[in-house]
Amino acid sequence: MIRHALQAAQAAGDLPPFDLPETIPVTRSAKPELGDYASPVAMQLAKAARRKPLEIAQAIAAHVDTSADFVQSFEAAPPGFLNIRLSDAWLRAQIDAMIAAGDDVFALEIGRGQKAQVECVSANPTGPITVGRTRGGVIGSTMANLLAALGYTVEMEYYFNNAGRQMQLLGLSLQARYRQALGQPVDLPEGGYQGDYLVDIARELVEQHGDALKDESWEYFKGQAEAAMFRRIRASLDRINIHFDVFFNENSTYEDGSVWKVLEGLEERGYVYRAVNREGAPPEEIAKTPPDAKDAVWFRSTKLGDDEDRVLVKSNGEPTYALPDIAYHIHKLERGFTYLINVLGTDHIIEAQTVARGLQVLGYDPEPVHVLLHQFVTLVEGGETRRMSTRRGEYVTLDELVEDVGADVVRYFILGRSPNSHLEFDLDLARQQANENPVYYIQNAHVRCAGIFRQAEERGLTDEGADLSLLGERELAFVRKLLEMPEVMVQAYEDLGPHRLAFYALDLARMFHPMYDAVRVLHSDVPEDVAKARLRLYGAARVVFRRLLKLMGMSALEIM
RNA sequence: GCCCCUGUAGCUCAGCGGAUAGAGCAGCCGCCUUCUAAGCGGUUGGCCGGGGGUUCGAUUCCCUCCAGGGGCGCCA
Repeated sequence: MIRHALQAAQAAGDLPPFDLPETIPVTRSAKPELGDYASPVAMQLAKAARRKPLEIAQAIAAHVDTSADFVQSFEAAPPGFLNIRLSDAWLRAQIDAMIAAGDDVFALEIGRGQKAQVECVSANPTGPITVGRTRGGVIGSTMANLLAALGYTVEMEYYFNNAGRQMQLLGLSLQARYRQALGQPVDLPEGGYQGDYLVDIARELVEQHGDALKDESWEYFKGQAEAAMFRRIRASLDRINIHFDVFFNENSTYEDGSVWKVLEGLEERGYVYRAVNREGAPPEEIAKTPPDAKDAVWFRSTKLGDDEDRVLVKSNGEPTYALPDIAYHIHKLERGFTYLINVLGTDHIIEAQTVARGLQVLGYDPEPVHVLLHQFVTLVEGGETRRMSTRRGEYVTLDELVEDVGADVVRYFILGRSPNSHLEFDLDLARQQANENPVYYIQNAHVRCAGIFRQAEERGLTDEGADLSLLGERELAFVRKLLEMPEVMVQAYEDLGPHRLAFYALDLARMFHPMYDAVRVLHSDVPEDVAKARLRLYGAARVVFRRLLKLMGMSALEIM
């Protein structure tokens, strides 16, 4: 619209000729009384046009075509902004549109016909899900919900590894716990898993099998431990609405040989060498390596901007995580996903970079792979932080947290912070079921909408035949706020920031509650026609709150 | 050593290139006879960590310094 006006103004000689910018910036207006949208183009063009910004803005405003039904006004304002106001009639029409869309309100078409995948959590089954891993799961599942709302067909995937020393240790630890459960005086292996969950699993095994397993190998116990852990992990995640479609075992990249194909591919392209130490290793690093050390296989990632080369195959012949992870990502790309999100803690940043470089070398376009890194979580209680370690058995599990504060609170507290900020989970605040706690504030907005409809039904009031022109300025201001939601969704998608939904929800609730207080439906002074119009407005509010809560994986309660 | 994150109201945090920087909590003053007060109204409170730069314009981008937090294995 502005572009056309610029061209028209130039054609009419009101503006001198100059190149138009590729995109015309238009943003939400900072001050609602000035308009709904604003564009600062005129100020950017001042130099090229050699005119004062305000004059340019006025020239644009004079030539703009305001016949579109959604535009009320289009004005130039000092120092050079163009302010655009939406028409009331159009806003009112959106109320009906939102209600008609219902649970699909603000469904977008960005990802239509495309497959997306979100990988998150991906903890090996050596223990219960902890609060730290939960953050990735909440972020990932929210992004998955969002992608679905944008039209993508979405899969949630969990990548795990059930080989290696840690799993062996888990098997040995369960074996020891089983024998202890039989009354044998056995110690846990050195560095073994001390958590009580293995004691529970051991007891279950005794209940089912008695002492029949006393001579089984650690491999057998590893299998038992793995199966039991996955049952628990899935159940824990289910409680906070994190559901996986696929559990991908790293081992399958060995079974189909793709791990070795990756290595061959990298080698053919000259990115691999064998040596005891990486090239360019400093003397102190070389000094630390034992004299009898064998060669490892190195990835020459420095050729791609890395600051040191990375090990692909250890000197004992086993690959590190990098090779299977590259193979796994190739597998993902070949499954036809055009948009992939990999939710990782920041400690995995090197891993993500190595994978991206590996893909690049092998001729795959890493562009569809989006890495969403998040910082760590600490729990704060009574002003003190609680440190966690899975191996030492010191941690707060997701289950404990959910029992303590509830699933919705867990999700919202995690979502309410930008992924790349450290999250201090304040248990004292989370436990409060009061106004300080934003979760209840937001949910109460939905509850209140539901309450109005419940009461209206009892009194025989419906919104049938509502005349929305009876709504006032305050109500239309709220409609404007509702209509921001798709913009928030797109922004959350583009910058991988699901926290934007959480903040928007809180913002919307803060606008809702004062209105609820002032704009009554069932009140003796409210004429029936006004009541009908307002009831319909609350219908739209209910639909939007419900959609928001569902996107965040929270429950939309009818009654608190 | 290298890398990441964070310094915005007393506290917890939004805003991350645009018009006079926003919320909540805490503080103070009020509001329950009609949709649950888990609510509402009012009010106090900011050299946007310091210093340079880029820009018509910087809380927002770049550099640097200061202060906190966290990562960085031939573990995954």
